[in-house]
Amino acid sequence: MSTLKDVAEHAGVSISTASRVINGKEYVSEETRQKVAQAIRELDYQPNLIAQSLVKGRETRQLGLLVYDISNSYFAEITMAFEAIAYQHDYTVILCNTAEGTRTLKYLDMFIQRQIDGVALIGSPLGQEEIRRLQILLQRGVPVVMAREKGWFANPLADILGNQSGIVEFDTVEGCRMAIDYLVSRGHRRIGGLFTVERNCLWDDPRARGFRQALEDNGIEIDDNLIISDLKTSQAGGFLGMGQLLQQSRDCTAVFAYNDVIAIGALAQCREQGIRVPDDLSIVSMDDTEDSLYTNPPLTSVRIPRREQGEFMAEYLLARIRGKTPPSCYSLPVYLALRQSVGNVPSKNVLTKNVP
Amino acid sequence: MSTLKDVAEHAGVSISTASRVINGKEYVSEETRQKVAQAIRELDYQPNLIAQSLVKGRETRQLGLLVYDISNSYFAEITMAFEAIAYQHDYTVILCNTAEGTRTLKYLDMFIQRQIDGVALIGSPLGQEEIRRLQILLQRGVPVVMAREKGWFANPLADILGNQSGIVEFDTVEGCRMAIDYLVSRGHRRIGGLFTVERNCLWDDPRARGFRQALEDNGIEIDDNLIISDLKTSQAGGFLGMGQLLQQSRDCTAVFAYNDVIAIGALAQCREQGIRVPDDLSIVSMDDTEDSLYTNPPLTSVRIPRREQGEFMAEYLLARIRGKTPPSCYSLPVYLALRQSVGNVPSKNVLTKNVP
DNA sequence: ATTGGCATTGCAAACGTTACCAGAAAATCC
DNA sequence: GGATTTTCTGGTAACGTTTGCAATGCCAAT
Repeated sequence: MSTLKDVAEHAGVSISTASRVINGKEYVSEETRQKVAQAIRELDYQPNLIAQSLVKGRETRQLGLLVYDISNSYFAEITMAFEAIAYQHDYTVILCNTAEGTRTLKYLDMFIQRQIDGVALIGSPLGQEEIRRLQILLQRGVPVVMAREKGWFANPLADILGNQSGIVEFDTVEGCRMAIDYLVSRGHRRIGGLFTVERNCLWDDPRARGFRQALEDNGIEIDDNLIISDLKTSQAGGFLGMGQLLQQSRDCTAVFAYNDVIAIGALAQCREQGIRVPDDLSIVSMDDTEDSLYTNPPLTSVRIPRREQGEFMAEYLLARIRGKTPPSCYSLPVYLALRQSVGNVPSKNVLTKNVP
Repeated sequence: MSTLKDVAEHAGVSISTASRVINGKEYVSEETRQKVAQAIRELDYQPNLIAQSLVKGRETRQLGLLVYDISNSYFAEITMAFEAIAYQHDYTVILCNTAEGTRTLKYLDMFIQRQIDGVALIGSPLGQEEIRRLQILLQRGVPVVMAREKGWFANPLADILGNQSGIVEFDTVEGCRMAIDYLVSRGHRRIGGLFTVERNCLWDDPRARGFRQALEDNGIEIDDNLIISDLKTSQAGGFLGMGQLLQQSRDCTAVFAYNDVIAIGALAQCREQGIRVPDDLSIVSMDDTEDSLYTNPPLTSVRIPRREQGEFMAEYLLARIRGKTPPSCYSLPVYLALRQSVGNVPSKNVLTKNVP
């Protein structure tokens, strides 16, 4: 494992000169440049990035990515886009899956210790201590960027880190409005909701708030029986949630699902119970992952620009690292992808017929 | 941003002593230990891992993970399991998405430069140059582990790196046999195959070879019209592939899909054409991702132990790093998850009736 | 011939840490 | 009480780079 010293000796020059050749600096004669290049080739020399980082101060060319759950294709797509941009700029991504909760703090400490160049947060919940670590990072000049849904009622993070860190957001409330308005335009008024959020902070969640607000704006009052919360974010969660909804209330004609995985589970439950979608029941969802194109029927879903989100997050960090001042907030547009899971409200409610 | 020197000065001790406290070494009096601990707290000191790595030689506590496509939940689940084990042992994962091909080489160089402690490969194709880099890594004592499907006809990688590197594999050929045997047991004999592999090296692929061999062993001869290759690995690929198959041959009663995404696309095509699964046509698939439980109908699929695979890969690397000698090959069992996408062969073939 | 400027090179100090070695102080033994 | 061990502490050399500064040699201009 050869070092710069070996290269220098092999080429018969000093270490400094060899270093200059490697970094393509000026003031090296063509002749010695050749000699050194030769030595590098012969010795299979690769510079030691660890040593480089040490002497250059912070410049490890590493970005930390905290993501809630990579096995969820929603996060995976953001991650992939983020990584692609980092790669293009010769940066490396440290992947941190935070799902289990207590991991975030340890990861942030690790970022500090590793002298990381930038931090991106996607969907990882943050507590008091975590925020303190982020502040330390920011204070040291390490840029931080986070994915966010617009419309959080109270967002301690944004309040505290606000303008120091970058935000890439999309307007979830608006997305929900589109979905609900569409259902209403097809005649639905008894609309259920399947949420993964905890019951007691349900209305903090922008998707839930968007759901509620859009209903109210359409003059539809909220019926607690139509709202299912605390679901696990998985197809199984959606399956169980839909079952619960059908048990609590057989007269709803449409369902708003928190995201595509939930919707897929809900579809499976409908099939199980012989409920035809969209003839008997309509479903709208959020995320518009590729899966939603291939369900039966394909899902009408609010499209969230995941790839763009990942890309902007990486680009924000890289711009900040370069000393530029990118916009502190990117708002990305959402829209409703119309497919076959929504139909007109059935003339007579078919669900009730299934009641024993 | 405080250093060890700051801590030492603040505590009124030497750098060496401060270092000893941090690393929990013996021969430090309780009194000074307290003083240093105090200083660490007051200064928010975090050790610089870059400097530590430099002085300790290779010990960066970083693992490199080359993965073909994280947005595919198959890979994502392996990745997640790998990362979880790494986290438990205080190792960090550098995520590298190689899909686009030429990225692998650059990533391997980066691994060398970053003095990484171990490398894991999942599904990334390797060329001549890439193998050379892997050899350099192995020669430097950096362990390498790869996910593999048993049954590659010729595997240059295994031949070259063979016993130096670790392998975590499962018996795909056996999995295919299970799937085909099951179809045959339900009376099917005209069985189509949807493959993502290129036509001219189709039989190098273990899944294709398993398919073929199992058919032959059941005394069924291969019909080229029933074999679709060169599909894109996506639901769209499966959708198009199924369309092509139905066009080429209307008398097949069952289909073997390369993996779940392909199967999901195929299901969508069937729905499009009014073909009922499993009444008119049966489908078996491989991977058994969570999605396969929630399709309509749920897919019968060969279960591949993804989580275990990711975990064993990480554990192999960590064991090697610790100087132990773990088994050089882990063979994981596969089995067939029976669900509703397979039925008995229809008494009269319904597909033919659709021909104009 | 002397000077000034410029291209080219090497020396040595840093970056933040660990680890070896040598003292000093304290504790133990005969 | 002296010799020997044990516990504690500080100095210093590494690790592999980059970089500012000084030194060299060469050429043209005075």
